[in-house]
Amino acid sequence: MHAVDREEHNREVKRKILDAAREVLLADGVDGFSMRKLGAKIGYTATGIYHHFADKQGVLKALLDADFKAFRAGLGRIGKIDDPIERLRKMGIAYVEFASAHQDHYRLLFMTPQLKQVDGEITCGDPAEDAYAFLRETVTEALAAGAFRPEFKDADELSQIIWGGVHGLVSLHIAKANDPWVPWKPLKATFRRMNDALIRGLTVAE
Amino acid sequence: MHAVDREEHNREVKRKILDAAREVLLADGVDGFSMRKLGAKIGYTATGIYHHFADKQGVLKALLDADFKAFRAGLGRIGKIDDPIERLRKMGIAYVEFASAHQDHYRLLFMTPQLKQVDGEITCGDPAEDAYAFLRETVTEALAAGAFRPEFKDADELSQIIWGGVHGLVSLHIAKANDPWVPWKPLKATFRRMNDALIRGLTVAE
DNA sequence: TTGACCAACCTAACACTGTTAGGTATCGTT
DNA sequence: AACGATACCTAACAGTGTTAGGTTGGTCAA
Repeated sequence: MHAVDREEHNREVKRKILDAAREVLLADGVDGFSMRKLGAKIGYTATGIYHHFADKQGVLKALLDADFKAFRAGLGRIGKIDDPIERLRKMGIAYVEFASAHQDHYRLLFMTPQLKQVDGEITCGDPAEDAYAFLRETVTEALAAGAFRPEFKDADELSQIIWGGVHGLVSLHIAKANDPWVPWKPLKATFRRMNDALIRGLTVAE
Repeated sequence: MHAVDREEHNREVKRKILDAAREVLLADGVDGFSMRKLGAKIGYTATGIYHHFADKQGVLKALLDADFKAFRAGLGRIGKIDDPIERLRKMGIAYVEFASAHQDHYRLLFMTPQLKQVDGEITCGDPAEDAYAFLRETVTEALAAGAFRPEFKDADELSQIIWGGVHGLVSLHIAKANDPWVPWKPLKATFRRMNDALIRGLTVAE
């Protein structure tokens, strides 16, 4: 009977840890994120956290999973658009919007190697993996509709080209935002024009 | 008279440090790079290095500058191609080749925020800055030749779109190379097709 | 030649980091 | 009421970048 209370409590603590982690990440950035700081934020020592998460990467992975899942859900809403090419265009824009709103999340997710799998949890599928699958699915649909130029036949190749295009501008902005020697144009506007250009170059003129 | 010997010696030591740094970086990656390890490689303690470089970032910046300068020189050789659009295409390919040959360098240069300026040295201009300027220059030339679609008028915007496209695929490959859930297509081939598509989307059909 | 200086290194230490071993107290169950 | 697990703790290890302060030896002016 009261065993459920304990489970309840653990869920609550886990949630509190993730909330604190989000705060620390936002306040101190990826590099300033430490287990001791995280623990202090909820009145724990650093080691206390290890009872709820395997290690530092486990915490971060869980946080990223949770938050990226929201983005993935947002992508789903786009799924209603009929024209797959138009859907791709909108997906790109949503992607950029998510990335620039959660720069530290994005940096950890897509600009840092070796954020290894956390296999303890239920994990219910990596949301990033799922997002790639969603992109690939849309590409496949567009492929079937004959929307792409005839030299493009491979869904993975196309997906990676499109993903690469989106990711490039975003990650450069995140990494090099403060470099004085590049006069950055507004990210979203620039991306929209790049997106259009890339899609135009991939598809057949109608 | 002997003062030059000392200068000579310091230059020599500095060179040895950078050589060792290159080795450590290649062997242990960015994360495994430590001052103590670097010192040990040339029979110094970690602190000994601080007599030749301001701090860890200073060492890395100097190493990156030196090695990236070679790439920049390679870009210069491309400068001979007459058609600016064709030159852009070749520059992209050279960029990808450099990046995939020096992944750790690339990661530090373009995927890591805040590799702050080292202002002590002669620095003779950031080679990365110079590379961007070189790209911009070529774009300006193509712009003047009327090669781009009429809606593209801004050299910085165009430069950033092109740079973003190149950088995207490369950096995704570096960051997510070992992710099992994305069946990576060969980088160089995929890039070539993306490059073509993007250029096609940016330029007027001839 | 001697005295002073200064460059180039060193050791020791500080304040951090992630992580583990092992102790303690509280709580649910029997 | 006694047991045992759970949820936390303290202490410690091995590592990090960096600084303060010492030591040694070569350079240079008197």
